[in-house]
Amino acid sequence: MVTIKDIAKQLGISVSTVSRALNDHSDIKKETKMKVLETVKKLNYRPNSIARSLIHQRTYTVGLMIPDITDPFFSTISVGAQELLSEQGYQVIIGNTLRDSDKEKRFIESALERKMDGLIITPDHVDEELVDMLSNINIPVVFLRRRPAKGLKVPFVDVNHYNGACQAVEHLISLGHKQIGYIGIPLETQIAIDRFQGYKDTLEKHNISYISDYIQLTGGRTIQSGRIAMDQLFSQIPEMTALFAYNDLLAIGALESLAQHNMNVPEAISIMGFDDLEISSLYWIQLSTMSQPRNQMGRHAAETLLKMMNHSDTDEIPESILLNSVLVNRNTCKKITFR
Amino acid sequence: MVTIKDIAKQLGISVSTVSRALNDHSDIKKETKMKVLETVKKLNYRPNSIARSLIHQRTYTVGLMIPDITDPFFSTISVGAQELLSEQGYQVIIGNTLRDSDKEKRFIESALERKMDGLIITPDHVDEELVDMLSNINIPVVFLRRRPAKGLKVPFVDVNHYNGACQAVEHLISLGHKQIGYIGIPLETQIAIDRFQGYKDTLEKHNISYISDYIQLTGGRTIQSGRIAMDQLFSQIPEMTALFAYNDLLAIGALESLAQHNMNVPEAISIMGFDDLEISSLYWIQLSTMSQPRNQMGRHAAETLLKMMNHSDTDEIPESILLNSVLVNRNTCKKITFR
DNA sequence: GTGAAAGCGCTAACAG
DNA sequence: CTGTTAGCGCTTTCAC
Repeated sequence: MVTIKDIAKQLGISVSTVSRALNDHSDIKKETKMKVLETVKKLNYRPNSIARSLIHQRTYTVGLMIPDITDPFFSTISVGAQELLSEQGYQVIIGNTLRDSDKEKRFIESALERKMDGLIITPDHVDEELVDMLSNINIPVVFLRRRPAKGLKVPFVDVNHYNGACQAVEHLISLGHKQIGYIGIPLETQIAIDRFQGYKDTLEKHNISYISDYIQLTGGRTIQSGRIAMDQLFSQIPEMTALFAYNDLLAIGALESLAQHNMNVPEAISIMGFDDLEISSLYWIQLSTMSQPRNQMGRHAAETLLKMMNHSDTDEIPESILLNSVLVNRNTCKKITFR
Repeated sequence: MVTIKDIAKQLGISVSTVSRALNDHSDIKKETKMKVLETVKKLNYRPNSIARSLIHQRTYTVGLMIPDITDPFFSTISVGAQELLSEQGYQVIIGNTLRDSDKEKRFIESALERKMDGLIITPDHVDEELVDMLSNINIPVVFLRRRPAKGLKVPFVDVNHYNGACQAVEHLISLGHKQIGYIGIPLETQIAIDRFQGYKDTLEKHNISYISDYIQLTGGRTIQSGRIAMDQLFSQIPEMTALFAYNDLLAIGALESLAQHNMNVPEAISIMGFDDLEISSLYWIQLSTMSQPRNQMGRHAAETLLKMMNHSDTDEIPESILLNSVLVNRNTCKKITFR
């Protein structure tokens, strides 16, 4: 390996001079600097950032822990975060946890040993052990799309799921719909609760009676679950004129079920999804949905982390951020036509 | 920061003893080891892998450079590579280049400064500068989905695109088709050439005359390009009974065009794609296509790199690997019915 | 079994 | 302007 020492020897000068030349120090003769730079090229020298890190106690590395890099949702968030972070000279290390509790802990552990400067995480298992780890950490952490457990002084960045759901249902109501069904997942996560509550509250606000038969909570969050849920809902409530789905996957499953039953969308029934997946804009789908600002979410998380890393002296943590989702109106919603 | 020194001081022993205890050395009294481990817990000490790296000249870090992490194709490859590499204790650093020549070079540069142990790369711009960088590198490199420029002694891992295309067209021919169109991209990359050549050679092999009118090369590789290409092809060659598309995106665009013209698939025309994207299995699409073993590709690349990193003493490089794609038969191909 | 000391590649006082 | 030196946190000879 070519080191700073080799350059010094080659030129008959000291290592510190070389170091100064390399780091744009003021106290250096132009000529010496030129010579150093030349030799650097000639010997194909590259500074060893490991050694630098050891001295500066900064690695310019941040960890980004997400559940599934294969999910365009998270990969787009990552890109947003990376863009901003890499502009500031940070390397981003992605931890793909596959929602595995062990993998999550191992990643954080590894981040600590590798002395990363900060962490953006989307943990799926905020159990005692994790809370414990997190509270004994001496680097900044921001939660992404998750709420930190009480007691953890950690900022978070997410979409306002409640508002989004309200907006979606408002849209349906503004189109004249009153019999609005809901397909969702069990109320076990904050997101599930928020979106459902938005649905419920908006109905209430418009004095539309809330009927539990209109609600179908399924196990999974896949197209298939959506199809099965819609099959059921439809046979139980044929008078339903509109549907709000917890997410696009479920909405698309509903669309599939309706297609199989030869029900036209949006003529016979209107559908609203949530997420705006890439497939939702396909010719055959054209789903109206709530789009989440994924890239922005990543950027905001990065920005929050940067603030914390740059003011690690102060104890105060930045504000958490809730971004708004925006309604994307495609072809699955229509003004009600009375049958 | 808690260091090995703090532990030593706390226990009144020397740092080297602590080091030995931490690294499962033989020459250490069980009792001392216990005490050390206890103190480690108590002080919440974590070994500094930066310092370790500096000594061992190994970072247990490898770079994985890909064009677009947002593309499920590449993210799945990454997962395959990560799985294997992380089992062996390596951290994987993903470099998302967005097919930007500068970003590619900067990533490799950064990998070198951070003293990564190896590199798996999918460069989109193998220009002189990059070849130059690569030939002056002293760490193992493997090419993923790209062929190294001549002169670079670097192994590669890819799918056998030629064979895949042959298989796809064979399938169409076995169904009785003779008028088989092709929608593709300009023959500017090896992949484009391989797939097109497979199409052409297979027709020839079956004594089906090759008609250049049957071929539509489009600029982009998007659904939209596919739709436009099919619009054209269809108006020119109404007698065409089957189509092989360079990839699923183009095939889906063709499907869209056909749907708009009220042409039934597969009754009126059979379609074969290439890639097997997630959307290709959607209810409305059900595209027959060639599936590429993405995860495996990643694993093989990782394996090849591991071999090189573990035998960095020898100069010989491992064999390159060409994996086979497999035919996924869904609902867009049908035995020909004469019109 | 354990400690002292050198050194991985680099930076940053401190002298001169 | 430049050289000498200490030291970042750790491992590893070499003594004892």
